[in-house]
Amino acid sequence: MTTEKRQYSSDDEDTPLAQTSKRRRAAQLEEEDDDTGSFDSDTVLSQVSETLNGRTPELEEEKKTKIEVKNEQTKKSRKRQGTGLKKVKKESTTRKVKTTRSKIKKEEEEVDGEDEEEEEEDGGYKWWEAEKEDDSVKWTTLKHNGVIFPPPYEPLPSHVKLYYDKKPVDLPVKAEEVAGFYAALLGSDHAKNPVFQKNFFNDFLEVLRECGGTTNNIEITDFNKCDFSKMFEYFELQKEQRKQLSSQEKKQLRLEREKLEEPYKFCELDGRKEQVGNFRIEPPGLFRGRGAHPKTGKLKRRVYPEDVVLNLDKDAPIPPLPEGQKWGEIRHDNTVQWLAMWRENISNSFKYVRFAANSSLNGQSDYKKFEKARQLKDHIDAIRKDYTKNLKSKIMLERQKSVAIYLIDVFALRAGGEKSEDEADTVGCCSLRYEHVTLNPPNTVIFDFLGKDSIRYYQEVEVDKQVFKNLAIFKRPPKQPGDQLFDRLDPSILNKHLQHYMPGLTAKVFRTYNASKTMQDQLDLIPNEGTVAEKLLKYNAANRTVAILCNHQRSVTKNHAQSVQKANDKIKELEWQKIRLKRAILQLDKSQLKKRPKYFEEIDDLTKEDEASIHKRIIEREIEKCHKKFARENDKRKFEEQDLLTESDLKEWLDKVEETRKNYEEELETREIKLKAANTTVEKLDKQIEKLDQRIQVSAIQLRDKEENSQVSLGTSKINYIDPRLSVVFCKKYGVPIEKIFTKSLREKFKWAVESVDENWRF
DNA sequence: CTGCTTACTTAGTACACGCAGA
DNA sequence: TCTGCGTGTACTAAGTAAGCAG
Repeated sequence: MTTEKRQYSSDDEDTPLAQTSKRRRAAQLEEEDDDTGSFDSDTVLSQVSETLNGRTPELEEEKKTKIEVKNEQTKKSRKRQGTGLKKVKKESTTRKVKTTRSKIKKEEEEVDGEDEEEEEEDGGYKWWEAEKEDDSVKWTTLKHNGVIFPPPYEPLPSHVKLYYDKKPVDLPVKAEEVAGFYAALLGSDHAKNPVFQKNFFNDFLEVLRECGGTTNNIEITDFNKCDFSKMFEYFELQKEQRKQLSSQEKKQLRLEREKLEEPYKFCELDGRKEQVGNFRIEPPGLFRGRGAHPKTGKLKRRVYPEDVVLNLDKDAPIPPLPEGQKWGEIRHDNTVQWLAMWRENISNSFKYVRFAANSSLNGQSDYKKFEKARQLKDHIDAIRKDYTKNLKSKIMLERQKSVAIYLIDVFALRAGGEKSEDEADTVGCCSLRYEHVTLNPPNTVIFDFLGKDSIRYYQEVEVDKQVFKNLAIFKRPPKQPGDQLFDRLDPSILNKHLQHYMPGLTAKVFRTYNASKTMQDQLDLIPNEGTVAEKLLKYNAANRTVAILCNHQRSVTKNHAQSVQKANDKIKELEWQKIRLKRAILQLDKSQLKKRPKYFEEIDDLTKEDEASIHKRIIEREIEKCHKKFARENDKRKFEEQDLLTESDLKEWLDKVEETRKNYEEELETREIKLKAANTTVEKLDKQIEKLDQRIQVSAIQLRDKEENSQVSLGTSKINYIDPRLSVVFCKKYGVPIEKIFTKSLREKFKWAVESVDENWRF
């Protein structure tokens, strides 16, 4: 089930250097390298090039690299972005006129609709056609019904207990709840993780202590003496029982739940109905940190109304609470987009209840994000030119900035902010350390580090020669494993630098820009031909390039291998059928072999063993089918009170299969095909073969797609990085229904794109 | 500046649900 | 009609970045 996708640090003892010692080291480096604030690049370069290339006179080397840098840079980005530079149309000026007009129309509609109840479910508010001014104020009125709290804990029946040292333990309810959190996870990877166990156990004991220990005088001190399996089994049983409910009962439960949730699902923003995203307060449980998170397994405590801050307008009614409970705080902050928040106890940060993805405010943010990325188009050349030039700056800081921007631009690395000791040790660009980058002359770099979510980033790539040299400089002694590569840099320095090129430009914009740009370029390569399915496949391939660029991974599903095997078997079987038909043709007409020798070449492709195993598989499947059919048929007959099929009926079917088996066996020896249809002709067989060929093709493509997608997650880039207008335009232009690309919720999230774009739009 | 707080965006996973194929 | 499995959605962790106080 699990893959090696997420990498834990292989050695628990190998903790990163303490922050302080890192800083000390950085300071030390500074003195040695750069006490005057600049350094002599020639000296540095000559040292490096000595180690790398041998001797080359300095000046010439400089010039040469300059040119190489340029070439390398353009080549690199072309390679990634598909084809080169397509000119991008300026946005048309008609837009403003159009929007003003529809704004007026909109206002009229609103007046009309005022006492008409709410308009259709979608509300029909097209913010993208309205003028928006100041965006620090997000709303003028905001009303909502608060949040749903998780149901209170229901104690276990008295026969379900934790066992300690083989003895049943009577736990206070609160402690039992915590024990249950762990018990529920018994089969999972978390439960096997020692850090998880330790953190859970500590918190469990603390809760136990708080409520006075066990009630039957058992002192719990050793995790390994705890046996949660009875609790686990009980949860499994409950799950099973829930599954067993009749569809009627399930429906009933669902309806009840929906009725309860209804008031929380929507809120009223500036008089319009909008959906709320996560209106449920997160239930208590054990923190499931990703990767080697030091706090994984800790108790995530229950949130009560008094922990929750509500945000609504001043006139909004305050959502009622049961007797004796009250909200932590009521706020009226219209510069933010959250409805409620609370502080979480694991890392002491905030959790927010926010609008749903399809809300107008989120839509506007999305729109702005992509427009900002599009704006980068106008600056990217200058930025690239600059960082290429500054790779040779005399100032260390400048070199680091240049290399960092290069990496962010070319390899779509994240900014990489500093992380504290009590988080998983993951890095991005600015936080890369010595050991994450391996240099192989002349200019190959191996990146190997854990990024966001502890997803491994592993790439062997060729980089610009000067980038390579600089990386070598950044790794020079006394730096050693554990030290920051970019010791003068952090995301805020980088972002401040980027703002000079374009207001609002930050490191993350490059990911959006390069993702969407790549998608545009890839889509441009797709010919407008073939079936919808074929076009879809190509769209997904384009999507995949982007996902790979962004290193979006997913774990391989537990039955992936099996399902690939199945698909392979299916293809083999189809091929066997094809060969068999070809043999049959030759049986009918030997002269065909001479007429089209190529066509018949493949008839010897299958080895006897292969063929035999295909036979075996088919026969096994047939036998199974017989049994299943028999059982099913009899169930039905029993129900209808008819005579049951007898064993001899079953035998009859099985005999038929047996006959086929014998035929196959004979075929294997004699290569004589016994076909069912007696009056077949070469033409008919040819037709069948053609059909088979098509099926094989389709299956093969699907299989390849499946394999290529098995570790790549397309969703993340589709949702966050690829300008949705690209997909909309693709659909319009290529006659692909949008439903094939955007699920219902994505269509709603990207409504602004779906409804506003014409087919000439370009990123 | 630096470090901390706050807000918002991006991310993979778990699991329910629905649909295709037997 | 049932089942298996793949997809879609809910969930929440883990990033980025802005802003502010000291």
